[in-house]
Amino acid sequence: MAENPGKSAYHHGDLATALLFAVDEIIREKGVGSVSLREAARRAGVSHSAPAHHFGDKEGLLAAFAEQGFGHLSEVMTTAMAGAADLPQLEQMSAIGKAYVKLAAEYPAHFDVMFRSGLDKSKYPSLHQTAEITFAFLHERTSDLVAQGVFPDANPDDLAAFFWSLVHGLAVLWVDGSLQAVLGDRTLDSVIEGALAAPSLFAGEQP
Amino acid sequence: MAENPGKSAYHHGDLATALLFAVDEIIREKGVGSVSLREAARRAGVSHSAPAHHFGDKEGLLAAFAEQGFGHLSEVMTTAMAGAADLPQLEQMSAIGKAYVKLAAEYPAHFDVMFRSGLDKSKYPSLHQTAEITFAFLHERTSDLVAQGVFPDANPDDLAAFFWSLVHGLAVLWVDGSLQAVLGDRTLDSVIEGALAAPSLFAGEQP
DNA sequence: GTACAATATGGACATTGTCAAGATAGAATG
DNA sequence: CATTCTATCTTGACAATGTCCATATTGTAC
Repeated sequence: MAENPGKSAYHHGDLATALLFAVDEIIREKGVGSVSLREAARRAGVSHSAPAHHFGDKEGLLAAFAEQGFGHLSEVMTTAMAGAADLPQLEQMSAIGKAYVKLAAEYPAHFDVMFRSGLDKSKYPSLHQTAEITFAFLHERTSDLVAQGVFPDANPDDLAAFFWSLVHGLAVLWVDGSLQAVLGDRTLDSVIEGALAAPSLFAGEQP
Repeated sequence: MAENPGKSAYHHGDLATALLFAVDEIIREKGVGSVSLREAARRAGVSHSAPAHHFGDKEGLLAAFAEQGFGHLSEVMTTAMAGAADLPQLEQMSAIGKAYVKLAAEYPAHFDVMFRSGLDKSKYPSLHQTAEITFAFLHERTSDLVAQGVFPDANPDDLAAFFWSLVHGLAVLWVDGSLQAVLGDRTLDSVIEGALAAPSLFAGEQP
């Protein structure tokens, strides 16, 4: 490769990484449907069947890409929680939710493959586990809300389903462009704030 | 065709419908990634390039399939609202939300193509319009909640984003299997009820 | 009945995923 | 250093697909 003069031309050096980068490029340019092993190989400057040695087949490449995405997601949520450690519990949750939606908006390619590609996680143990860790993090946070008395009478599972669905729905509808179509020109921040604040409207209602 | 003795063999009679049905079959059997014009044509008993005359290209076929799905969605939400006309406003919303999630669970093939196929709606005016009608319905319902004094101080847009995201998130995470992975073996009904009831937990909180 | 539009066929071509066989480089071992 | 082993990459092949084109058949309007 021209950009890697120290290495030999035959062995790429870090083809796996280069292919994952190419996948990101392709999706951002032409959508997830246009991802192909051959195009990724082309962009990485290797032959059409080189990717097979690293990822098996096309689905394997996408699985690796998705796993990368779940790693990112876990990271940003953990960071967000740490950054809001001094705030009230509910605002910590809000910070985590914002991080979730913002990751989707910043890495739409990863988010698409993670949740919109019909990937069968059970076929990829490593991906499955990474995703589970991500999901478990959210579940633990809502369980904390109950355990620490913020919602003493709530079912932790229901709370997890509620919070996760809300945040995930915001993310996918935003990435899809559907929210913009209905709400007009609003910033993502403004939409997140508004939606996450909505439950407090119920403070005036009778349960 | 053998199953349509009255019609000529050359002209199918209702190929468009048959192709849409085939798409549904294929997605349920092998996932949205396995949809192909040729396979759909095969199932409809026509030549490989017959579908082009009805839908242009593959994307056009999926666009028509998605439009069918948005039609269904509008239908079930309208029906749900009518069926809950006598109940309090909030329970009407809940009924609409349930209909939304249940449609996704019952027609996962349509739901996938509607929201998980990366279809560019702006390229298909008819699809675009049908989707807009569906989304506008939800927006109007949340606006009603504000106008009729259920949440007098709320921003209707924020409320729409909140409700739609919650319901849509439930739908996609359920269809994806992610919710089941975290919550274990719960029925869809139970999960919906729990998640939709969660906002009332905030009744005890200070806004 | 004739002309025209809609519908369907068959062939062709480029692209893709995948497989098998072989080539090249790096690392380990002597 | 020479040898062997393994990981990495290339080349060639094949079937399947999307799409275009020319052609054939049917339904319809006049």
